[in-house]
Amino acid sequence: MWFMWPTSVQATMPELPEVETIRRQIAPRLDGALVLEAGSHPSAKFTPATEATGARFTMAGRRGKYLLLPLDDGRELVVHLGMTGQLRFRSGEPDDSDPYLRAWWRLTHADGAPEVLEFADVRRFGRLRVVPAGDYSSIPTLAAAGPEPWDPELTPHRFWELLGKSKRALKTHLLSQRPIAGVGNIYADEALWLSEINPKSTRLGKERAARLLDALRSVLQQGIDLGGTTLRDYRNAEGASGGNQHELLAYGRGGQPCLRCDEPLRSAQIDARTTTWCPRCQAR
DNA sequence: CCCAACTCCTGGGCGC
DNA sequence: TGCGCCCAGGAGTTGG
Repeated sequence: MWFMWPTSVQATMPELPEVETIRRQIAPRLDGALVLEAGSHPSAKFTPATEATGARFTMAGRRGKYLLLPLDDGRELVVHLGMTGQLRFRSGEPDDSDPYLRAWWRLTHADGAPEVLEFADVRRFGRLRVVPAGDYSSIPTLAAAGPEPWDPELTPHRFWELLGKSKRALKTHLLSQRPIAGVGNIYADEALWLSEINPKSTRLGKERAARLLDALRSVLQQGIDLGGTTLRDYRNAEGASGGNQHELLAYGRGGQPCLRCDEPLRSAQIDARTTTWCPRCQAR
């Protein structure tokens, strides 16, 4: 294969485009399915899976990086994929041979077809929770998440206001999910590069905030259109890789020339996360 | 309320 | 070849 994986990259964290890709795939198949039985790994991160037993799934939603799987009894199964979480359907029995299977739900559809929804997660950074529908008070990051990127109320001015509330580095602020929901390390670096904004900035003017919002929407939309970014672990609900890894302009390119100005891109840790940017185009 | 530091996990890259 | 060190990362938790 001609594509060289950045050696520093260990895994792909599912961000908004990856989660949205999975949501679109599982939603029609899950809608109306009755949970006959469920099981999980003993960790408290996964045991809530069994609380869905006896309920029927309705149409899957998403908020940021969280999958929202509403049940027909006024509750909701919230799924976070963490770093390596994968959802998939299987006919027949749960796959006992997979050591990384963390939860499963045996389903039956209105037409009587049996099926299993499986949640596999090598590193166990994912987690599951059953909550009263729409009540995210027990999931603080979700409860405090900023607007969805395409929320019509997220105007450039509103985004500028949301950014203004922190004096932390912009990169850290974006990853907190509070100014906008669903952005992780990859799409943050891509959007900052695209909008030519330094990741360590602490205050943005209105014009740069507007540019950053445009860039975020652009990179997230491209990610969705290409079915997500697969560096190693990410697979969609059908087991397929995404295509956005071939389009990355900044993430994972530390030391390589900037595609705008040829200056070598810099990499450094910001808030314990690798960040790559162009010291010339993205100067402070 | 806010934030920094710590924690959770494991495969695989790498040095020796 | 094989062993063992250590990194990557989102978000929950804890403590200030």
